[in-house]
Amino acid sequence: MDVNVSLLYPDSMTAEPRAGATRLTFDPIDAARAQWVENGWAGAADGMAAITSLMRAHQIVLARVEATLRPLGVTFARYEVLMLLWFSSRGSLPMKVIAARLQVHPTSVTNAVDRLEDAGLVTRSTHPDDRRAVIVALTRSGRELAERATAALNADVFERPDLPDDDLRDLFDVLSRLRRSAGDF
Amino acid sequence: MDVNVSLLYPDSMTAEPRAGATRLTFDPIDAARAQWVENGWAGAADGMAAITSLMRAHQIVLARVEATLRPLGVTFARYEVLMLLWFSSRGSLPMKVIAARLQVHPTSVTNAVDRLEDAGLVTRSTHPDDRRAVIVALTRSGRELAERATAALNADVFERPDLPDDDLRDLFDVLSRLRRSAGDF
DNA sequence: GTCCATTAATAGGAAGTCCTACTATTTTGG
DNA sequence: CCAAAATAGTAGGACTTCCTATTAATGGAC
Repeated sequence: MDVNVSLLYPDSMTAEPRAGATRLTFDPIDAARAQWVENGWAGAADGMAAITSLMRAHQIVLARVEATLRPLGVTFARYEVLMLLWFSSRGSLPMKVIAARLQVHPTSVTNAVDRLEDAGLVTRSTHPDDRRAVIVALTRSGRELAERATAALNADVFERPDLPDDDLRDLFDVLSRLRRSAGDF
Repeated sequence: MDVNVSLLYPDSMTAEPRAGATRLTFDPIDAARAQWVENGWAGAADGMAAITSLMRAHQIVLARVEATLRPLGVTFARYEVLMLLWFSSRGSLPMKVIAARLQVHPTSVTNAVDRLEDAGLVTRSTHPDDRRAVIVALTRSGRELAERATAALNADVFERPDLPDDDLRDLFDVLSRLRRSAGDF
């Protein structure tokens, strides 16, 4: 999952990342920040640290989300498509709209819909007014899975993000400003 | 690139995501949050909104980083390996250490090092004391590229993250707490 | 009213992530 | 001391993302 990573991680040569055997007593990204300053890049240090943190946090959160969805047989990318359809009034949307709303490349939607279709969770049909367009519709089984997956995600991830409520709100607000200045909305 | 995405994006059927032709006047993630509340998932709404924002912000930032690195012929994943070696005193590290510091799967390191080696930016050699281990070392050309890439990233991304300094610091702090409670350090 | 430009979707390919399985060493335990 | 367990790295596969190019259909310009 477009998961990328951080910069300059654990400092101890024996760190066991996933097992967590060795607990670090400092923040490795903070250490990287210090190295940035030492090398005369002080003006970029805060930006580097923030962006590196973003990369790493994304990796952590995405891993939790995928772990929750795995038993249900979907990935996050496909779950997003299901939820988009679930929220639409008719339970169906053109490919193009899915790509626009998820902000991904059209080919990524083709890929996801291929797999959802193979799994019987959605169907494809030609748009009646524009024969170039393809309408993707949720099947009954797709609707059920969307609901079960949402229940699982809410319970295991969204309701317990391991962050105080204030932080949650702050995170959303700060990222909201970042997205806005990137022209995201 | 490894970019994942947000949930329930633009609302206008004709939104042109990347071209930015149609500017939205509201935050689509905020709209998704409202739908979460409407469906009785109020307890998960803030978590969903924060995590979805994180996914989307990651996608935006990673795209900027990759765009900056592309002219230099490296990806962010490979750049991270180069910088790790650059910061090490000898300019070389075992594969295992690289994986631990970048918090990625060993096979991801194999993949990245394969490509760096093909490009003449690093070399592989057997560890003298442990013939299972492989030492990756920066070449002169790898060192030069690491420096040019860092200069480019600092100038084009890290020094101008399109966020006020306070936000930058807040973002780092909040994500720091998130990472800590996830057992990241 | 036809011809051309635009648009919707897909095909194929590169690159990243992870996982499981496998090989080759090193270390440990009886 | 030698067999069994642990470790380092790689191979192959699944999945996602993006890119470029192609096909089919729509719509605008003259």
